[in-house]
Amino acid sequence: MQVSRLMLVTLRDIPADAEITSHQLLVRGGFIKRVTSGIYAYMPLMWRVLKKITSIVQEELDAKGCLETLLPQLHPAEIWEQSGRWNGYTAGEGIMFHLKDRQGRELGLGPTHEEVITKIAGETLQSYKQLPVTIYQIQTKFRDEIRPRFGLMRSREFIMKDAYSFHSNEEDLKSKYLEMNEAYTNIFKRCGLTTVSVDADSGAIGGAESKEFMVTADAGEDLILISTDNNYAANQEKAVSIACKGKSLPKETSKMIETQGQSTINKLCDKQDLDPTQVVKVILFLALLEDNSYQPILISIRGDQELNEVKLTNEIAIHLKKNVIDLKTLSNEESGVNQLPFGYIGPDLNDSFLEKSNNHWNKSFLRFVDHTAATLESFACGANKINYHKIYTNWQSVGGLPKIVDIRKAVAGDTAQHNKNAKLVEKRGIEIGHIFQLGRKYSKSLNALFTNESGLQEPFWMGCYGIGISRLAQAAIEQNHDKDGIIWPLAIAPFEVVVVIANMKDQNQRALGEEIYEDLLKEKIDVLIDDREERAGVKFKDADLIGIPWKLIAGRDSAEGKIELINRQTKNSKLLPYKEARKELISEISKSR
RNA sequence: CGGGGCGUGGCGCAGUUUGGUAGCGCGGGUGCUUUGGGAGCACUAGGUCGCAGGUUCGAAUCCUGUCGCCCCGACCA
Repeated sequence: MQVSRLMLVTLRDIPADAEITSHQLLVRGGFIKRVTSGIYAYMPLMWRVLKKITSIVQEELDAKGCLETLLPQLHPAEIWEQSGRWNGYTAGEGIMFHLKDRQGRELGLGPTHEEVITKIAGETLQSYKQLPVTIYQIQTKFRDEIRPRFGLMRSREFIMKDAYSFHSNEEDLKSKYLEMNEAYTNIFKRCGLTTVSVDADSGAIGGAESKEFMVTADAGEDLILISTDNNYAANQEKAVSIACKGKSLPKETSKMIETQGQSTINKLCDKQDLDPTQVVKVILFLALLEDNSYQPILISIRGDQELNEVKLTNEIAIHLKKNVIDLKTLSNEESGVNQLPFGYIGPDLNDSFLEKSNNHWNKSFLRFVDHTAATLESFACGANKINYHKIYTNWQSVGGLPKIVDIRKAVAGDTAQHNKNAKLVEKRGIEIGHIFQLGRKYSKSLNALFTNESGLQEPFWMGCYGIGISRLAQAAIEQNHDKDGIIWPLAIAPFEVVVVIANMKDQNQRALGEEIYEDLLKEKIDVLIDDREERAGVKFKDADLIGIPWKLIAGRDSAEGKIELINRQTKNSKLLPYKEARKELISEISKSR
């Protein structure tokens, strides 16, 4: 390909709306163009990158016997209602774009495809003899993100590979899960990325076990915790650990103390000479459930600890056996409950506070206590009366222990659960892959059944496996760039080498450059020739910016048949006779393909 | 959704406080010179100042409304 024909427009200035390096470089290099918030056009260079990633993914999945398909993007509301996700995905902060057709039927633009594929599998796969089956597709997904940002990192329209597996038993699902784990490891390695796989929350998709593949980078939106012995890594949303030990409070007779103006843990500890670990902090939430009812929640946690809302949401769902659509902190503005003594609430806050609440509210609190607070034998807490706390109290005297759960946020510095000598350290990560053992959630709700060996019908065991293709491309830049621009890993670079003719008016340079270009084309090398009537410096800058791994310069020494070979990453340069340069380049490229 | 900021040639910005009919850099075109790390000079094209109302003799500038974009937040009582 000739650069003059490439529709290449690079920018010298940093685009005003790009925050992180990878986003800036994608825009400056002319890889993407924003069309509206969170929606981008992939320009020709970008499309080549995406196609390279796509082929690696296809090769690795095909090698594991997966079947490629293409599923519809418009989904009827009915199947999402059947799986119980229509409300959660469209109401509140739901992320599904949805619309009505001319008949008034509701449709959603697919943010993910469990419903569609499960329905199809249920109709197609009748017998255990047809199982297992793994189906995948690579196509555009739509999610109306609350806040799109960072270019392709969190966009509203993006390319994703999603795979779904169907099994006749759980063991088979587990072995496929391990196989996919292996395929993913291969894929990311081949793409030239450093990734770490972490335990993850299954989120809105649901299901049992799941792992995320993270590209480690400071710009990552996720916080991941890794144990110092490297035997444990988890997303903070999921991470478990042992909290630091608190200072125990002496067991004395419980008493009420006046604490005017001490409505925060810090102020209380300051004035009363307490340590935050000696205080039980109480936070109130209001959960909106899938049946549109509201459940007030009261949680107790040790004063120095932070609450993990994801864990809390999961606990609520488990205890009530209903999906949580929205969870927010309860405030005094909520209708009917303006009597709550915020800042002074204790674990035994009476349910009578809810009497005057809105009709859709459950009239009693669902109460949880985190392990960190449950193990305290003597503590301070709010007295449920403005300007008063209790001190030296215990669980018995505040109405007994609520349900004990793990709802604290694990943080760096905590002790690992599996090894008392290992600590957790934190890193930021960009999630580019996620594998789930879904179990039978969708096959049950969508009534997708097969006939087993005994002739009985049962729902499939399912797994699902995603890779953010477009996000992966940007994450690769976040991990591979320097002050001059992108440094594409060879396997996913839009072109492997660019032949730069330093001066187009020099016939020797031109002849040599064109010759080697033709030559490399015959060798099936992805080669670009910069034939623009530009000064050499411009061409070098552009080649560096768009990150082509190898540069061949037909310049001053062309008359002697010598050409310069430069590696984008190391900047090492060699002046070699044309034949030798060609040989070395071909061998280097075949090594890292 | 809450808070903050910004909309001025393709891109990055100034001009808005104090109203007088739009400017700079990059990029584009032509010519000459230059030719190994984003060249120089000259000429040139390109903008209903997001949009709609209003105030005014006169609006990029003031007022009202509206649309769009970006950032922070939407747990720690």
